[in-house]
Amino acid sequence: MKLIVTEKDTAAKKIASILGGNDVEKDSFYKVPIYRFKNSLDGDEECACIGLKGHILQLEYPEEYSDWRKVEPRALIDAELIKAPSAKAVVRALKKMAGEADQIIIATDFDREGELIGVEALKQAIEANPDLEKDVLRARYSALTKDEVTRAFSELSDLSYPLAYAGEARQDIDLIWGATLTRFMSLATSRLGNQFLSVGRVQSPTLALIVERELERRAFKPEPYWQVFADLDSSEGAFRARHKTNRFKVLKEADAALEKAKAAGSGRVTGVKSTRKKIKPPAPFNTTAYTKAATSMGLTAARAIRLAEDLYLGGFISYPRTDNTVYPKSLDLREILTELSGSSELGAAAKQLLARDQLTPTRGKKQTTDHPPIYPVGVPGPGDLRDDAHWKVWFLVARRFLATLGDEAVSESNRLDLSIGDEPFVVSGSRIVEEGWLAWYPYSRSKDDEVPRLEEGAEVSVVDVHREDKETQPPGRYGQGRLIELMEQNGLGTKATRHSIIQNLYDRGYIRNTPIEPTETGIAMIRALNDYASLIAKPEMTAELEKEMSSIADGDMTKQQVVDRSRELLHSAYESLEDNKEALADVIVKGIQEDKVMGACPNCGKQLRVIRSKKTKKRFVGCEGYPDCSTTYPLPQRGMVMSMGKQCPECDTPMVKVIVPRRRPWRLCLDPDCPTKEEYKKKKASKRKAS
DNA sequence: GCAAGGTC
Repeated sequence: MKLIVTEKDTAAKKIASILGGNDVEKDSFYKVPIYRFKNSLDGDEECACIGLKGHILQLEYPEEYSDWRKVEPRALIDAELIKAPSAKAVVRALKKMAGEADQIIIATDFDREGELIGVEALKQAIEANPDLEKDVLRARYSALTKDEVTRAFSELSDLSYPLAYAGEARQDIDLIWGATLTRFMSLATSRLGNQFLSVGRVQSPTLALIVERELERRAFKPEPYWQVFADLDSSEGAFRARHKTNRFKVLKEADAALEKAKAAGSGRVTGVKSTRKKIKPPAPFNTTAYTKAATSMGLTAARAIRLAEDLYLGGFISYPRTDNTVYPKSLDLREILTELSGSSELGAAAKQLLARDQLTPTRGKKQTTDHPPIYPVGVPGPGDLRDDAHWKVWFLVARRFLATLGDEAVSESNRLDLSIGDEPFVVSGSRIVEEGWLAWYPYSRSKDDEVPRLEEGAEVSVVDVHREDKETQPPGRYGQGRLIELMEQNGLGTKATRHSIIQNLYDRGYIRNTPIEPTETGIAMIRALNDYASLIAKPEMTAELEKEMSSIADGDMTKQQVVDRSRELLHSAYESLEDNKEALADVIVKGIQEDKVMGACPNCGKQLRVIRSKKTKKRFVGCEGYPDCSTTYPLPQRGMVMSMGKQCPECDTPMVKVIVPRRRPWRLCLDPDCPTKEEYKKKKASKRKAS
């Protein structure tokens, strides 16, 4: 029997159905599905296909390093690392199947982690059946289409151990740096237990991006400027024009222009300009582009990913974790359109495209072998999707697919130049004159703004001229979609992990709110790392690691060399941290203290802080004016409490946010007797009665 | 109780 191992169950199922046709028998061991079939392309050879759950082993330190207090973090740098089974049922099922097999075909994803997952699985299989070592093959496919899978299985090759070892180097380096520095920081600041302060190759530079932006905002000095607008009337109706000097830096000049225009009473058009511009249809969706589009519709990144996963598992969209922005040749675009033509909303568009002799999809800049870009694979029926959010996301993916096959749109920019009392004014706007792909993909479309169709020399009368007083704005905070895009540009994280890295920063109390702002703890952590171990807080560490991984994959370096060199770098970073332990702990502890300030005391105006009672060990909010002011408020005892920086509109006490892992975060004001809590109290009381 | 990478 030939054993085929894929990275996930859906791939196993699909491959079995492609190679086995209608005679696939479903079996299972330890609740892990197995697909048995006879491969008609291969002399009716008996095959079994098993799907893993991604990595099935977990890298860890041996038992004797587990007590944080007893082990000096430095010792983790050169400690031995072990790999233990993490997906135990899968490992058991795999071993069981390996016992029956005489050949093994590794058919995990066609990327670096896929190679590593394959090698990990192979090792487990060989443990169960040493004879298998003699007959190992690798199938590499970049789409789960019939053509591509049959091609891959007719051109089986060998596993690339160097590529897998490159992945192992990454695993080792991530754990060594992460564990050593996380423990060092946590111990230095006495943040043990579930309050530990984490540090990592991806999370720390990501946090640094957020902190840098916040510090720019804090350093920003707003400058006043003034704009002058004229409300005008004409033969084409009323409209508003703006003074050609968009921003007056000197108030007097703005007022002088305003007075002149006002006094004039009328003006005339001095120029009319119209230009046309083509707007190219967008590239196919990869995970980053999808996430950015979905977050701009108001979803959080984690939710957007979750929704896409649901649709994928439901059979409505293709695999959502991909870097690729170029449809592979084996992807049958017409077949997808035929499927879409069954949709009541999009069917017409799909049929329109099907009627064409040739389809020319757009191509993005990234072309990879992992998976195709994200496209719709099925049209959900009325009751198929759980809620509106799922529908929104399915339409986004389906419309994007149509858009990538659509025609260019054309926009027209119009501009009127006016002279009012010798002062130059302008009106400008643009509108879509040929919809092209925009008809199917309305998300990025900006509203048409019409410019009155006046001709040069036309008279306008002045209804009113006014001034608006404004200030230059600091650079904006990042939204989650923008941050994911920045992470990709900086090489931080992967398509499958970026959203969870951001979620981690929230859960650890390093960042809050959306758009994202760092907490004082987060800012302090980056300050400390920048000062004493700057490598870990910069994207360059990842860039360097990528280069070295390529060297390992190409056979120019060994994993041992790369990991050892990284260990040396960490030793020197560790020295610097150890030498400055007190100063650095001071910075971070100050940040943590600042995050404990929940706002101003409504009774005396001093700061309210989260305090832990020495007697009862319980936490509460108390006034720093104690004992002069004895204001206190109770707090939930579990989860993280954060200031929201505002007061309750009802009771005027500060509002806080409580974040408990695996629960939806909630907001509340400090006053337990606030009228906003009546409802909640009633519910609780009736629940108590019921039980 | 550490990371980041897979996948559910």
